Amino acid sequence: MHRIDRRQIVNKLIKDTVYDSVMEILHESGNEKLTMDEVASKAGVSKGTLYNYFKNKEDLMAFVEQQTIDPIIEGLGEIRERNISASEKLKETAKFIFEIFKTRKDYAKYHKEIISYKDSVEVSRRIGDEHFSSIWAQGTLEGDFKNIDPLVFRAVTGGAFAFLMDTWIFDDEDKPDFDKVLAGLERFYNEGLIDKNKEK
Amino acid sequence: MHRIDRRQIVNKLIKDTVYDSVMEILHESGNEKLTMDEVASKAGVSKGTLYNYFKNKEDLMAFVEQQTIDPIIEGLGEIRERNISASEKLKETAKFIFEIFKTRKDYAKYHKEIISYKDSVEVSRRIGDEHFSSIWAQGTLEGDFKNIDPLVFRAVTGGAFAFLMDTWIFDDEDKPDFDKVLAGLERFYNEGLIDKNKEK
Amino acid sequence: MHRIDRRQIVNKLIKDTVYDSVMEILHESGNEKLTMDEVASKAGVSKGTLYNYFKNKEDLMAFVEQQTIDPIIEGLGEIRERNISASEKLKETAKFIFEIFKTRKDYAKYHKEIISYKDSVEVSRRIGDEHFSSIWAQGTLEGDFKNIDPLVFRAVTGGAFAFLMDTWIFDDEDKPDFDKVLAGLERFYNEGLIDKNKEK
Amino acid sequence: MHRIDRRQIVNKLIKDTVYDSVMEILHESGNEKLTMDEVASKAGVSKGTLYNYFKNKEDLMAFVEQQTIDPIIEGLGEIRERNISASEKLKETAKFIFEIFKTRKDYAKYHKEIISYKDSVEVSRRIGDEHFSSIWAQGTLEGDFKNIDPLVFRAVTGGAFAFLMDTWIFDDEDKPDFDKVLAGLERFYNEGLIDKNKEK
DNA sequence: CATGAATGAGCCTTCATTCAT
DNA sequence: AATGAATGAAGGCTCATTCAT
Repeated sequence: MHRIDRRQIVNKLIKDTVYDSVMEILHESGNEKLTMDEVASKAGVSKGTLYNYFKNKEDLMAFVEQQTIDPIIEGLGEIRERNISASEKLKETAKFIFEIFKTRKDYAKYHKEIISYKDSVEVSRRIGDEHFSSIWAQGTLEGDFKNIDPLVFRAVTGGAFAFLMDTWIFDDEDKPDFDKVLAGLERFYNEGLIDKNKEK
Repeated sequence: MHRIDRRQIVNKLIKDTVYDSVMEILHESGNEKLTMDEVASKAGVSKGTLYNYFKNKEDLMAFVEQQTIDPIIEGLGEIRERNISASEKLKETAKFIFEIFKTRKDYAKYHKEIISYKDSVEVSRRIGDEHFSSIWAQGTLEGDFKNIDPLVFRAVTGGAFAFLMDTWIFDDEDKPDFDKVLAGLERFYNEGLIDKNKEK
Repeated sequence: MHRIDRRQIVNKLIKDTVYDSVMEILHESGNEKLTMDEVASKAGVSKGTLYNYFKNKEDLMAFVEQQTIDPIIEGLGEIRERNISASEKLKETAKFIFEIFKTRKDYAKYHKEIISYKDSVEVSRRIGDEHFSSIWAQGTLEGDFKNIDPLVFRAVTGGAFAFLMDTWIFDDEDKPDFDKVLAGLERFYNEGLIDKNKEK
Repeated sequence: MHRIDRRQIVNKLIKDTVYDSVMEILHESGNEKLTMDEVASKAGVSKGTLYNYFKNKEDLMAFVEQQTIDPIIEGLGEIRERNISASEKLKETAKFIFEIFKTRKDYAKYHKEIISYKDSVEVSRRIGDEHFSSIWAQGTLEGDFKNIDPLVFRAVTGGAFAFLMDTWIFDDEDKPDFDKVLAGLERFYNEGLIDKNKEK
């Protein structure tokens, strides 16, 4: 018992340190300096030790990725469980994502830099598919949403959020006005884009 | 005259062959097998010849990327120049992008597989910023659009399109129903998401 | 303690082996065969190991050069510190250089073969400038030398020594008669070249 | 007849151009940019043409070297043929070498940069051995010189000259005072280095 | 003879992974 | 379990030389 507990604690300690080290390296030197040597050195352990805790580099990076997206998945799950309407959940989602951005911009940025586009799409799916699908279902069922194709819903909500995140992540100079964008999105969801009066 | 023509033809021929070879390698073995040796071998030329046509690997990859996105930039530019309303341009844009997807799905897919997420964002910007900015300006000026924040506009149009593309690109099994999605988007742009009657 | 000692010993052992390997290669095949592959193979280690001990080829060659000239610099320094007259130091210098030549001819030869003429001049400077400058100052101050321009002094001493070394290094067949040359130099320094009686 | 003449003229023209091109490249970019490509491009001919006139790179460089040292050999030969005493020839030699330095410093410098130390020694021999040997013989025979070992003579004359050249060649900042050095050398040859009065 | 595209051997360097201690 | 030296496959790039046109 005692031994196993101790071992687990050390295991977690080391893995956390590795996570921090990877992030630090990415912050300081970028993707191409992310070698096992560098990680071991930053983490203050030997390369051999690294290989005792991770099968190989791929395994290590998978851990780092998981560690990065877990809190996001968790946060979104918490929103889904609230007892509020679908449109309110959508608004809360936007706020949460923007909040994540504020507090973890560095992480998000370097995470985006390390993963390939393809992997990133996959991660987006893992993070968002269930969430937006659930909100769409609730909104459609409760009549909160107009009758909308789920893919289109996913695209103009999750896809738009992703775009905004990317814009902010890679535009270091701009301090985004989250409230203004949030209000703009809300208005868009309420009224659409096209002005019918003019159209006529 | 004759000599220069001939040289230009050979130059184009080789560069095209290289382009195809790159795509083929990505298709068969993925990004990590994309070495200069492999490209040369696939293209049926020596490595030295490769370096006669491209300064280095980065240069070669830049060519491949340019080759991939050029027709898109061109097509969008052509749409912008048409004498139609902003909302029609938006619809045409969606159709064009979906069309590109249909005819060049393989290319698009491999392109997404080559580049990092960060580079991909940059490419999206190069492709889309001017285009959507121009449509937003026209729609706003002509009163075709409701008063909408340009960033929100960019996100719910370009961002949504990108999301749809990614969905289709990485979902090999699905035969997407473009018309249905197009109709869904149109309706969304016309009416928004939230059902006011219910809201009240 | 024990570990560090051991590591330092291994480090020295490997570097010495590398040094010997470089010399051997130069001896057998000349400068143009001096590749990292060849050095590693000759030293009985992998190329990777080579790069664990030397940052790059330049670093390795700098080590070899240093290793070659260090004993010379040291020996000359020891001569400068002796409590003898400048002209005796000059004689001791000649003897020391000839001695070095005798015991390390191979090393000197390969060193000359590695470096470019320009680098060689630089090395000569590093080795000799301080030494001959110091002797000149002492001899001039103590009245041991006639009033002589320091550059001329440097040329007819250090320059002449260098010439002799080169002659012997690249003349494999000749067994030089050091004592005779030493006596000749001494006489030259004492009496000059031109016979005044005849001149008249 | 006519054809052969023409061919020889073209041959000389091209070879001269190649010589100039090599010197220009060395002046602009140094040794490591001295590729056959670069030479061909500078000379305004194709690489293939280069190989029509020179068997290979080694052959080309041998030509360049010869071209560089020929005028020196010729100049020294002219001095040897003059009807003057050995000590006067020695002085004339120093003046001639210094003169060469003045007018061809750039050439000398880059020549020193391209050749290896070993080759440089060989060139020095080709240039100087016969010359100094002849002067030594004359001086010894005519009683102009004291009884001096020929190798020592060679070292304190030719070796010293070489040292002075190198000093000036690689010290760009200094404007050498040739006359002062010449006077210093002359005095040295006349009186030697060691002050006997002091010695006693 | 001139051209210059094609060649490919060969070089330096990196880095994930292994394993003896 | 920890260490870190050793490994060697693999990659990008250069450049002297050849040869078809």
